[in-house]
Amino acid sequence: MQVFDIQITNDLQEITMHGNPSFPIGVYKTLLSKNVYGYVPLHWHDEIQFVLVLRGCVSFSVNQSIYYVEENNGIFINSSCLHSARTYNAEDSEYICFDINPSFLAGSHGSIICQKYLEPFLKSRSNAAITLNTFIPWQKEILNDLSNLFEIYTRHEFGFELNMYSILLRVWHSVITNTPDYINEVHGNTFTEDQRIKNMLSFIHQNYKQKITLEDVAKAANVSRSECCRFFKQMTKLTPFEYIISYRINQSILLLRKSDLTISEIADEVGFGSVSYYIEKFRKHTNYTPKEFQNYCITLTKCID
DNA sequence: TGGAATGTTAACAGCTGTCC
DNA sequence: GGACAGCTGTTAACATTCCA
Repeated sequence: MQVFDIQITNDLQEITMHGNPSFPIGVYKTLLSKNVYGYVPLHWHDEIQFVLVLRGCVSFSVNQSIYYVEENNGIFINSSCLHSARTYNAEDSEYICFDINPSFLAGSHGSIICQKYLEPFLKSRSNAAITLNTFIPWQKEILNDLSNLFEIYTRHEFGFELNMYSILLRVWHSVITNTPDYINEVHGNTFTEDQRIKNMLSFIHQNYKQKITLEDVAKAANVSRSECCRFFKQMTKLTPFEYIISYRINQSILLLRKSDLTISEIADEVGFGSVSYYIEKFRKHTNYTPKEFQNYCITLTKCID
């Protein structure tokens, strides 16, 4: 299943249900160019995520760090970690992705599996992400397992859920036994950092239609203006205003595709003070003017019809 | 007490509104 | 659409506070 767009709340939590309550695993094959933005925007979810890159090179941003994952390699992304994915070079990239609700691995709530082998790891921010490389034996095994999981899921033969469950338990055992230094730092400062960046992003997402000052964003996280810039860039690799502009342009792309509003109405709707500034920034981000992009979308819709 | 985190300040760059 | 002035954001250097 290709993901074209992900639905997220104001604090960037993805609200998509992965799988269903009785089998809470989402399995996706993603071609990055087919996403509505051309990349997977910043978001987080409670599910843990395993990715196997099939083609190209993908740069994953997870919390403060960037990970470049090449063809046949992969990455594990921990529960509740902010992440995004972009193709690294001009070449398009494709990967398969497993979003797994931790409760599926935990069994009953309060079980020894949950208490000893799952929750401490999920709360551990030193393991926000683990790259999986073919030249490390235990990681190569996981990559092979991910490939098998995709095959099993695609075939949907009788008993495939049991088969996937047993493989996932083996994968999880391999992950936790090869990263043993997480237990003691469960309640570190990074929890505060997570909350702080979520407050900033939530404020931006709730107020992007209006004028936002750096002072406002800083206040949302109870820090000074300069600390706001420093911290925001550390977490997202963007300055607050680079992020705000990027977010406004992404929102305007949705309006250009789905509404009959004029360019000046859309500029106003997403919080740009002037149309000329909106056009300038849009062109810088997409190499198109908003009008060219809108016409392109109309042509594309007619072709599909 | 020293290192890390955070605040203050100032210089510079970029944004925005206004006028033509 | 271009020029311009005022405002705001970014960043670096240094100061202060916090905490192990």
